Amino acid sequence: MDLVRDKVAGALHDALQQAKQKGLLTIEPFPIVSLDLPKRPEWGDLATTVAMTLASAEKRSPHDVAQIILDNLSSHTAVFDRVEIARPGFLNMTIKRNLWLEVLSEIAAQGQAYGRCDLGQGRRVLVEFVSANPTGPLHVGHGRGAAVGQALSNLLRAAGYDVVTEYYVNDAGRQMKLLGASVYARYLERHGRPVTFPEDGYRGSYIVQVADLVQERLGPVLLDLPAEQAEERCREMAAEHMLELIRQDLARFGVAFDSWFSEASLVNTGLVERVLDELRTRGLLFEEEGALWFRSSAFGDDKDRVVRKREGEWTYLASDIAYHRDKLMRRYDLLVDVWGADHHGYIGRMEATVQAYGHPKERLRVVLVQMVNLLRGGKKVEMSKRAGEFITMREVMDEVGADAAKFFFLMRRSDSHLDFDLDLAKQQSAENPVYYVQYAHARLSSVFRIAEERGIPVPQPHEANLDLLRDPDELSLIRKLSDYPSVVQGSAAALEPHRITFYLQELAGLLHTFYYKHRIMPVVVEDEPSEDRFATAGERVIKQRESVTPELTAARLVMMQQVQQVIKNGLSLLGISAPDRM
RNA sequence: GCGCCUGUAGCUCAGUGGAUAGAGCAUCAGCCUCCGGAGCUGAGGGCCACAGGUUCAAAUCCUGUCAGGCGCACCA
Repeated sequence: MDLVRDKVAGALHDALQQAKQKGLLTIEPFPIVSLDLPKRPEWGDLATTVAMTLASAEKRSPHDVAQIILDNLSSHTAVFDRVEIARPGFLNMTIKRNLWLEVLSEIAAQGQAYGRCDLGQGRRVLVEFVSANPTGPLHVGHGRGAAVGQALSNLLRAAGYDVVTEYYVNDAGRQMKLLGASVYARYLERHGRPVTFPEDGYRGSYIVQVADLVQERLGPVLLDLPAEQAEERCREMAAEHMLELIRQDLARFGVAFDSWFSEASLVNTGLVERVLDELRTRGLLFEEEGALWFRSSAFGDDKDRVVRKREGEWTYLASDIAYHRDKLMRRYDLLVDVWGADHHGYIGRMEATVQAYGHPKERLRVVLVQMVNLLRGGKKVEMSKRAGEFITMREVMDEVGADAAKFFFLMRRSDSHLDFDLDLAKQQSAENPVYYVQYAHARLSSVFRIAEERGIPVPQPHEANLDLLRDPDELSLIRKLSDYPSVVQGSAAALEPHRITFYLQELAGLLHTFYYKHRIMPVVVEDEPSEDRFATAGERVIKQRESVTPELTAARLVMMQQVQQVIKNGLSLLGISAPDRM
């Protein structure tokens, strides 16, 4: 919680406590005091609905309850300028300006740490994301998953969690076999051998490239091997190659993982069998029609699920159960899985798994990432995975850059469809929200550069007379800065990084408005216009003539430094750079 | 047929049970002798899909209906 909210909540808490002691209110149980930002300026800086929520239990009108709270609040003159009761029973509070100004010192003192909180209390959380099969290059959807996963990890870390990121590599099973077979087929084609391409094989052009690579490294030796062995060689080389490409793409995107976890390692070490034995001894597995089933319906899943097929092969679910069991054994307090939305049917299964091992289902939180529609020239770019025609993450990065891509991926709630306008993302103007926010940061860097050139010092908060900051535009900026820690906390708690993008756009907007209407440093040359040609231009006259004293410049520079700090902190949560020049 | 998600301004979307529902884009009307115009100001635009219910209070919670998306494999 932020500085101002903290004090206000404390004051309200005291008032309620006092009223209770005096027997004016029973207050049982003690309510959570909500603090909302009112929509209209005349409703003050903060509002609480606590009187209305208490009213029915107290058997009094909301207004009466509000009055009692107000009466017991009067001692807190250091916090409130004015507290008013509004219609049903809102308490509208106007906060002392001094308290708002303290926010600036707070930010200056905390710097990069401003916005962090202890929501997580050091609890260990594993964030698993991307986890794309190494059967091809990452596509746009994976890019969104990467952006969301990274932002979530940063957010949780800022909220006091001990975060580890992990990529689960699906390097076992049918898809990998198909990959090997597809590459082998292209390899044979290259040598003019007759082939029938595998029915569900991978048809992308990158498969041909892998086949070329195989040829380059091994030459024609595979032609003499039995098909099965040759395919396996192809599979190994292809998997290795693909994973390397994926790593490179992610690195260029600025996303690194603490850990890469191989599915094959689960199968090969026999962990899958051991883990399932554990379930069997607890009566959670049963055989039917020759297959082995997991009784997931006992834990709220729609139906039971097969873990071993009649032919004796493990299903994908089996290794996923083992994988999640392994994560739980690694003693994480919270598992966050970022999945493509088309996997949503899987949630019930995994929740059942977590519960089957004796954990509450809340220990697993699945964040679904919806599809991305790419738009170019206002038209949807068609993609077909089957034909191997899809826009890769690399292409998007090449076209718009990693920063813009991340910002766009994080502009919407992750579980809603995203229209990604490639033309807009490249555009360098106010219509492009990425530039809008980054520009605010660069603009301030420029201000500080010019201050330096002119020999104007940028003071520490205690060196400036912050009391000079009293313009409404200044106060709305400061209030916004003050709100930042609450936004971070809410965003982390809800696992919704898009809230940060919205916040940053709002903050940048306030900065740009302020910047246009006011001056930070005095005009260098005060040329008197010979005739007052701006006399009719309304607002502009104000700006032209706003005289800025050195003291006001100092105060505003302090404020601007904190604005810049918060923009930087926010962008860094999103994994986006905060440029000094653009 | 069953399940999950989504229906909010022309478009894309925010909106932690609270007051007269917001933003960006688009449209229209304006603004550069000035620290970066990559910017700013203003206007119009809404039966929050529909119908019930819970509540002092519903876009928000519940039920139903309609529409869209996605799942419903001994695929991954």
